[in-house]
Amino acid sequence: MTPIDDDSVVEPTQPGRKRDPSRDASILEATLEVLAEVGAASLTMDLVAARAGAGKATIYRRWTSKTQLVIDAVAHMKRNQVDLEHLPDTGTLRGDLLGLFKPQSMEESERRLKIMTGLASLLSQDRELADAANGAVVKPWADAHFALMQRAVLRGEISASADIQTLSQIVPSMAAYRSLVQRKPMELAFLLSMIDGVVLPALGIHRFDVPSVTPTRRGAGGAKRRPKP
Amino acid sequence: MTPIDDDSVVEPTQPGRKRDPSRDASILEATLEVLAEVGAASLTMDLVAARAGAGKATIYRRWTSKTQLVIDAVAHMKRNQVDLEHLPDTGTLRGDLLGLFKPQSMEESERRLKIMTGLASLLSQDRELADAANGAVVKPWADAHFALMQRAVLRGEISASADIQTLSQIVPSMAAYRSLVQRKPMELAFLLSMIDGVVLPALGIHRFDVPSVTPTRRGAGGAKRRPKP
DNA sequence: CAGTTTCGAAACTTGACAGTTTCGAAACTC
DNA sequence: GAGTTTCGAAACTGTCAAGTTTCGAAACTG
Repeated sequence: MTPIDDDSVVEPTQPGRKRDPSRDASILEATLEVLAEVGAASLTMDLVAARAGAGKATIYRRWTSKTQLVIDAVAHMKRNQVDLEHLPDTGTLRGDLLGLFKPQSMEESERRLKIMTGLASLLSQDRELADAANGAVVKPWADAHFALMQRAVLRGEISASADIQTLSQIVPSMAAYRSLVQRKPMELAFLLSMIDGVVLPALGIHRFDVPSVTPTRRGAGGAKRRPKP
Repeated sequence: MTPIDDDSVVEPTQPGRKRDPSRDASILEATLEVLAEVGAASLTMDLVAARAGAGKATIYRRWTSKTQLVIDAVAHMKRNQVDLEHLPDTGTLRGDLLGLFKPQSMEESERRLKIMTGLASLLSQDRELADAANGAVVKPWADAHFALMQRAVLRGEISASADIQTLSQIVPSMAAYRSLVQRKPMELAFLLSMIDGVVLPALGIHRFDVPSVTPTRRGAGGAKRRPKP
């Protein structure tokens, strides 16, 4: 949060109309929408104002600059996050990792990644913004993976010597890179090749059932079937 | 390459001063320098012209727009690339992967990643540019990893059933993400945690010597020393 | 009610920069 | 040498959008 630091402290009641808190939410929400649609480069304050049904003066009364607004908007989306409380619990790590991706969670991730992609143009300008994006999109996702892996360790499913810290970042980071540079959307095939081709093997899990997923030999992009000839 | 398509074909000799081919190189080189220093967002044609010791007219005689110039510059840096011909050959995959990073290759990668980071602002605008960046920075690196892994398969060091296609992309992509979003430079510690914590374990290699690398217990962000207890 | 602040809307100011054009000098063809 | 194209430098044009100001109406305080 970095709104214009108003009179929040010691204040003997001020005259005049009060600020409408609903405007804050509208503006932040509009910012995220525009961000996802046209990207930060083409995001103009007029566009945001129009979308929020607000005047530019109202925006500049709360944020000092476009960059600050965007940073705040990105941080704002950290809410509605993956609940570290109720993570999937299917009994196997593979099931858990895939379970993270079932319901609306899929399109929510897609949305976040889209916003991050649009953010690209500002990432190189502000370290602060880059941190916010990382913290809002990749970090919580990695945290979830970390928690799931930790549980798998306790359960005895995987070795305690595995480098869980590093491995938990693979899927989120690769997904972000993929979205950012390669411009490909979230796809199950990608997830599967990451989980089955990288994460699980690295954790020492080489045999796993593939229940109810694409009966036609998954095309993870090169996983050979036959071992040494 | 997308210079203004001049009279290259059927041409009966033209009058007038000839184009100085050395200007092309100067301009492209200057573009890359500026790109690495201030990023594409703050890259102006005047800046490039000044750096190259050229006039803007000279630039616009060869490229139609800033974007085209940048795309060409990025493609231009594909030269001086990792030679797929003479890759390191140390006898072990780990040695080979690390060997890719010894000499000036380290700072060259650093430079490329810096350029890519600066490029971020345009990545979201042009798919073409994003492809060029991916092709110039990440792709060749991944190709090298792929070749090294393939050799390890033939040598019998790793199983042929491993998803080499996916695994060869891990290090380059993660390095790019790291540089792009987290703004951290290339570091040996990062490489080690990727190779020892992810890639090699995923290939089924769990025990490896750590010869002549940081006698003081490497702090690779979590790679534990002892394998399964 | 008098005074103050907020609101949305719209007009305005300003700086930055992509792309053009102009200029005088050099380099080339015939 | 006449005509043409290139060169670097610098002046010029045009657009776009960030940020500011103004306005009339609403909302609040005392």
